[in-house]
Amino acid sequence: MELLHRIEAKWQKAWEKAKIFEADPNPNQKKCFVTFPYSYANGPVHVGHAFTATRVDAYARFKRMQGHNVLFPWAWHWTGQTIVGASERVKLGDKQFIRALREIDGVLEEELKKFVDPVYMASYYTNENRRTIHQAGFSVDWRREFYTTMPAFNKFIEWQYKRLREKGYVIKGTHPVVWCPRCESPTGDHDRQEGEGVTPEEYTLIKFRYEDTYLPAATFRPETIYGVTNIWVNPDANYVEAEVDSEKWIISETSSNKLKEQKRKIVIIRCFKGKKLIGKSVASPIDGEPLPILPAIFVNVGNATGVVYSVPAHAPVDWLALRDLQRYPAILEKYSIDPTLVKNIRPIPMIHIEGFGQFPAIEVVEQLDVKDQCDPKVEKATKRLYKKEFHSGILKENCGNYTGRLVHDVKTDIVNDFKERNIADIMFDLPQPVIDKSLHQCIVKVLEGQWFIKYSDSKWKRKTKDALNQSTIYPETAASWFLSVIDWLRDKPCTRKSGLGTRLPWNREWIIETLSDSTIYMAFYTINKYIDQRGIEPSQLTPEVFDYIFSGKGSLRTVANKSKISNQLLKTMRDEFLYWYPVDMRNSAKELIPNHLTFFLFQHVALFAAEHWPKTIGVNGMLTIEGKKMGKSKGNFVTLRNAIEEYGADSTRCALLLGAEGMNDPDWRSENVQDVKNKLESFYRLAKIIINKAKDEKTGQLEDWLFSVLQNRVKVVTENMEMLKTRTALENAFFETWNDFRWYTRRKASMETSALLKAFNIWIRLLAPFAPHVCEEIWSKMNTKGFISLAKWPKYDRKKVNPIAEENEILIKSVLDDTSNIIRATKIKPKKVCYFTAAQWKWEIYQKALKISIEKGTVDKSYLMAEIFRDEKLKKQAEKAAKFASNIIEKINQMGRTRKTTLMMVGKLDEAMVLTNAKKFLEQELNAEIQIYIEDNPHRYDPKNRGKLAKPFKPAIYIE
RNA sequence: GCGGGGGUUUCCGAGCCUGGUCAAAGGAGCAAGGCUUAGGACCUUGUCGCGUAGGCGUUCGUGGGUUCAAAUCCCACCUCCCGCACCA
Repeated sequence: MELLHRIEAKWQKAWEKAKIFEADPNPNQKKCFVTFPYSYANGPVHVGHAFTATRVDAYARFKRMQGHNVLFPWAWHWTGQTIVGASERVKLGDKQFIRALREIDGVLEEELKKFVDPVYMASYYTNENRRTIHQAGFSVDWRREFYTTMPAFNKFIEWQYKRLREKGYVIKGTHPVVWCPRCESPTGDHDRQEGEGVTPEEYTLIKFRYEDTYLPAATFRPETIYGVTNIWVNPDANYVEAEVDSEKWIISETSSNKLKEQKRKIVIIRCFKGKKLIGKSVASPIDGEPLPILPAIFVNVGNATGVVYSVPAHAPVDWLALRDLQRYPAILEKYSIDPTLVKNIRPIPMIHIEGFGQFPAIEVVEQLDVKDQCDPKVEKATKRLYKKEFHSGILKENCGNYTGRLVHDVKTDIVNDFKERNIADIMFDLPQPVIDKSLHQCIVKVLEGQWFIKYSDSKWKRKTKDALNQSTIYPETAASWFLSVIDWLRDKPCTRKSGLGTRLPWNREWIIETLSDSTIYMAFYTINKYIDQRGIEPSQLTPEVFDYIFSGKGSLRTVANKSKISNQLLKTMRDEFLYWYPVDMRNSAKELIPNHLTFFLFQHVALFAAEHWPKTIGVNGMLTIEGKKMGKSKGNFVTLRNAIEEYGADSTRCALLLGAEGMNDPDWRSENVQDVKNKLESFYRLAKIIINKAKDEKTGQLEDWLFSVLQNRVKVVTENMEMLKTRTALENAFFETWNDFRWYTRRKASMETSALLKAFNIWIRLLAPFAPHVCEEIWSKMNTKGFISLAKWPKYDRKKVNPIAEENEILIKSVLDDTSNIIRATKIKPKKVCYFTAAQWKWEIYQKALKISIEKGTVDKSYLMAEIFRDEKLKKQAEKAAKFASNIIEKINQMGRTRKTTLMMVGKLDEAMVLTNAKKFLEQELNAEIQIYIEDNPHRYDPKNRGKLAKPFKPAIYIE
């Protein structure tokens, strides 16, 4: 343990001293700008952050070694309510919370006292976390560090919002929220006792004229108005006649209270029971036809207006309620309604769906055997039918302008048209009750004066899709997620009244909210170094300055004069921005796709030229701890600091990266991390042996093999790193390559060759992005110059690829495998093992078969035989040839194309020689005498006549 | 409900897009042997079943289908996880 920690501290210091991660523009070098979403300064960075950040760092280091000028900056997010809330909990003495701070975060008592100041708390964690990030070995250029409530950053955000507003992307509007009328505040998901996940739903109200008033019937399915037969109200509930804005409505009493919070002016005229309405009739807004108002107990006045219209052909509950009245006319007598009126009501079909007749609602009711309107099965019936009708229903010929269209296409059109014609309105309500933590019933309130980012803007969406298309997304499957988020996104409230952050420049009572002030800050990294070093005052950072730097607007001289920033400095900042931008790679966990990452795209599209839009976005899964979701309150939380202290930075980094890639969720298991640590330590020991013992200069086939397979490792690691497949890359760089080294030393029976050291020089560089400290330490012992962090990334060298050498080793491995398989099956203790390699004529047939198979896809026997007969020599032994041919055809046909081509390229292997060269090795492995013959050697030792079984790449074996 | 990602051999986890080299990489665990004879060190071998000759049989959520050939392609179903807004 001590060892790895010592090494890590040593190299972290050395890197810092040499400033090797400080990146400045260099026009002669290709740049690579990588970023990680800054973390909130409300707690310690944990291993989940570290997973994402390690991916970024490994990529940064990889690119740096490839010769790119890599910038990896870091910053801290202070914005928002969270830190303030945390600080308040300390102030209030929240025991559980404070305990977590002490025990998990390791905050000392004297510090804890100062946490009553949120700013102190944020700076505490910023300082702590900065140290941790250093200890993780992330290759960060710290000169560009900032936090989001810094005055200079405030200026940047002010510029951003000013410009967004000018472009029409920031608008003032109203917004429905779940609201507690007693607390007079929005009730977020976390503040709820009941109703988690419930959000306001928008109902369409269809207004039916009744005398000089309207009955606004609430529905989610306004298209069904073409099938309306009557109106339902609850006879026993309370209704009111009220003046709503400039109209008179009849609605439930509860809904009149709700509407007051939805920007409506309500004046109650009179109250009455629902039964007063029963038997009256309203006029259909479509054709003015009279429709009776009938009683239905399923009508819930707690829901929307408490008035619904009836579509018995398509709504099971409507059909059931109607059927109930038809079956039990006694109910009607109470309201003195003529039963024949109800008897005569016929459902009106208006939606066609495949597999159903005229009256789908009736069919569904019968299928499910729903008893009456109070049967719980009503819900199931409704859901089933609604889903079908919504997705595949087509409006019939009685649906006016909308005839022939799909329900799910036509819905919004209908609502808009009806609103325009003043026959529809809207109302918000909660589909399920929401109770807050203080046990108050919540309602929907439409907030006014809120500022929104207009992510609903269709032109903006389209442009953002362009940005998505011109960028690369890893893994590819995430792209479709982005696409659906872009489509789905609506206007986003971007301001709050409380918390830390930047004030809205034109309306200073509002603070720009967290997800809205962190969309383009990567641009700020490019210039912050100068603001810091050259002492630029925040007041000098006028919008014109940012315009000049980021968009090249205005003349240098004017902007410089006005801001009192020197021409030269301003120009340098502009150049630095132009050098680093766009962001080449931004990586985050997948949970940020539906918000941050998509906002990041939107905002770049809005504020930057297309050449500055993000190049690559990487996404990864979310870390779990020992199989469970990470959470401080659950005590299931591992800070990065603790992980590093226990296992070391390199082990932590490697264990994280080996956990998963793509969108899979990695799991942090202490057992695994410990294991990786052990592996790294033995890697270090192995390295020392290789370095110290290298002397034997002789090389041969085996060395050719080693360098040949290493080329493949280089290729695979490089390709996977390019695609951010960090797990595959590390797995190859570490384990697979290690296995190559094992085979080599086993075959060679020695670790003392200089070829091994030469090969190791490649290996260590492949591993450096992942375990930089250990690699740096080993590198320094290797008679090399400079840091491995800056060493050249190994290059795939085609010339070193040697298929014959590789095939030789495959032969030896497979001969060894076959032999031990026989030994296992027969339980012989071998004294003597004889190998018989295939005769020349077999090779000739084999080659012919291969060739045909490559050319035609498959070989068949007759074709192959025809080829064989063309050859005089083979013709003479046609019988043997035919037998052999049928023997190999199946196997060859089963081979993949690449394998076939490789074998073709390799041609005839001198197997006898290969085996003879490896004789000593085989003898040692099998602990037996080895003899090698060509199968037709008349002097061979072959008592059971096995020799004739020999095939190319598969010598025959005799064991005794 | 909408959207996204999964279900592989004891476990973790590749492979699936581009069907054959797949009884299926790699790691872990377990077992045996070696080395050392102290080690959470190292090296070999085995780890679905059967097998006295390198083989055979049965596997990749379930059920169908396409194909000479399917973990991989198509259809249906079952099932698990994640996100859904003003909250970071």
